[in-house]
Amino acid sequence: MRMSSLFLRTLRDDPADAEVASHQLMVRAGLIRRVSSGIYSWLPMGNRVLRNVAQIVRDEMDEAGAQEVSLPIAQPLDLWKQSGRDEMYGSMMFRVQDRKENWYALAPTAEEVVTTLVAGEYSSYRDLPVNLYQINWKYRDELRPRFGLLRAREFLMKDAYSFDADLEGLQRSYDAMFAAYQRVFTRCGLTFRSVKAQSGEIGGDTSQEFMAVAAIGEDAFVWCEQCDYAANTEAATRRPTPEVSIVDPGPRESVHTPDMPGIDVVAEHLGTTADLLMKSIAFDVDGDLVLALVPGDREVNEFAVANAYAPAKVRLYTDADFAAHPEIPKGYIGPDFDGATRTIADSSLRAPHGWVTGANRVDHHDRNVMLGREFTPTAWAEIVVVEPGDRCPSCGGPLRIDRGIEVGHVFQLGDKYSKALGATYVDDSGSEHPMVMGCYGIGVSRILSAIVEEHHDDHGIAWPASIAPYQVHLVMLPGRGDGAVAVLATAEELYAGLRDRGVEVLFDDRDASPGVKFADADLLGMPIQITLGGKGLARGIVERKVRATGERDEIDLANAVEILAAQAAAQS
RNA sequence: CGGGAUGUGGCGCAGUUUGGUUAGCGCGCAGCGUUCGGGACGCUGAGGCCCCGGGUUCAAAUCCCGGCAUCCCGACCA
Repeated sequence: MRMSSLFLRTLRDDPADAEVASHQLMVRAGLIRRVSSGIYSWLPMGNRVLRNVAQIVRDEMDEAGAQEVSLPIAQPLDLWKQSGRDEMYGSMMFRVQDRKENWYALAPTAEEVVTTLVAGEYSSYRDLPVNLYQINWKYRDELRPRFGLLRAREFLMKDAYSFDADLEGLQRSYDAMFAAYQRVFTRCGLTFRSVKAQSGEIGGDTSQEFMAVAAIGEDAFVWCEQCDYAANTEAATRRPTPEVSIVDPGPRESVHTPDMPGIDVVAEHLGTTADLLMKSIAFDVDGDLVLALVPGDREVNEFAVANAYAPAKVRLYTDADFAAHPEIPKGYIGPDFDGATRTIADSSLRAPHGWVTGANRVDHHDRNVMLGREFTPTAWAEIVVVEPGDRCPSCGGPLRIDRGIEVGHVFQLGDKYSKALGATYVDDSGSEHPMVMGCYGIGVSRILSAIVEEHHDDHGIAWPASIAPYQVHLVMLPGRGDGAVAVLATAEELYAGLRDRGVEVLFDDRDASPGVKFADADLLGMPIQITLGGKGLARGIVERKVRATGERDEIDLANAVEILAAQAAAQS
């Protein structure tokens, strides 16, 4: 493509409405332009990258045995009422009316449509399994769109839906998608982790998120430096503390601790540190008072407590609960409080020393509270919120916490939609069952944000070759001297030669100053930059720069087409 | 939805506090000339419902009221 006729205008200044690097750069490099909050026009350069990412997704989906379809964006709202998700999505859905005043939803996702489709076509176990996917625009009226493409109201998403006869089949479909996702994100050049998502409320359903590691990511997640363990902060856990022999700390004694809000103040008053204190956190478990015991320097993970008592209803005590139970000394509960029916302790409380705990009466704490003497938990579990440096539950390595951009998720749905929308099959004995579904999403347009976040520097974008809009950026510097005509002619030859070899080339044939051309080349970020000027031509060479590393060398003009074609083929 | 900020040629901004000629600057755009290896320079020029509506005033980009839009923090969220 000749830049002289490319529909592109790069910007020198960051746009006022962009905060994060990926958003700023995508606008400055002329990939996208904002039309409305969270809604963008895609200019040629951006559209090429989007297409390239979509193609990688398409390759891998096809390879994994999924079949591409295209489902409607305008979906009758009745379908959403049938599944009950009309209310669930609420104002998150864009709704439009036709001329007869029937309501439609602009697709935020497509479970309803695809399930109905499959229900209408397939009805036998012989038909299954089947996996359908599409790459299509989705609409969600986010409360707060942000960071350009990262959380947009209109976005390109790949959504796949698998239909199996049973759970074993679902597991196979799920595993195939999981593997395909790893290949997709690897090919896109992303540093990512698959993260176990919290799966408490919907029974046995399994769900994993793919997080591209990025400081601006909206979600924090825990991961192990040594193995592939990763989980979101709610689901994360740590290696249990082994049992130790307890040392008698001496007799329990009570200390007056009035007007001391917070663990740290109490610890200081007692000349100790927060990690030697014990917190007793009150939970309501199906109406019973249950205490969760954790060290004073740690937070209790409510989800972990809830999991431990599932399927019972578990919730943290509120101010209202304490108001209703004045006999519970809020802030001074000890692990042996009479009113508690059960206690669940984090395993890190298996320490040899005695603890400082609430004294079960207001304004008092007790010292030398000993495990096995003053208190014996009814259950042990890992119930603290994981912090950096904690030990990995699977390998014992150090855990880290980073932020990530959720670029994909895989989910074992079960029969929720197949039951609601009548997607059933008959088995070989003639009895009818709901199909077992999985759904699998990839945020195609969001991936661009993640890629730019990871692959940029002060000068601009540095596209991974796999998704770059062009492989080679050819900068022509003819100057005005006697050699100008020769440079021009040689550059044209080079351009034509590369194109003949199937190399995607962005040819800067503009009548612009060298500085402008170099700056644009760095901003636009093609993997290989080639500069042809009068001096190089005289010596029979062109200069080559690898955008990502800044490495430069010279290559023989006579073999340039050959070398570059080989390089482009090798890296894309 | 709560808190904060912003809205002025295509883009980035100044001017608003203290109302007063013809609303400025940089980039970009057009023309001419010089220049030509890391965002060159000079001259000339085009381009503005100063977000919208109402009000105050002799006079409003500027003050007041109402609305809309955009961004940030939070809440929310497949």
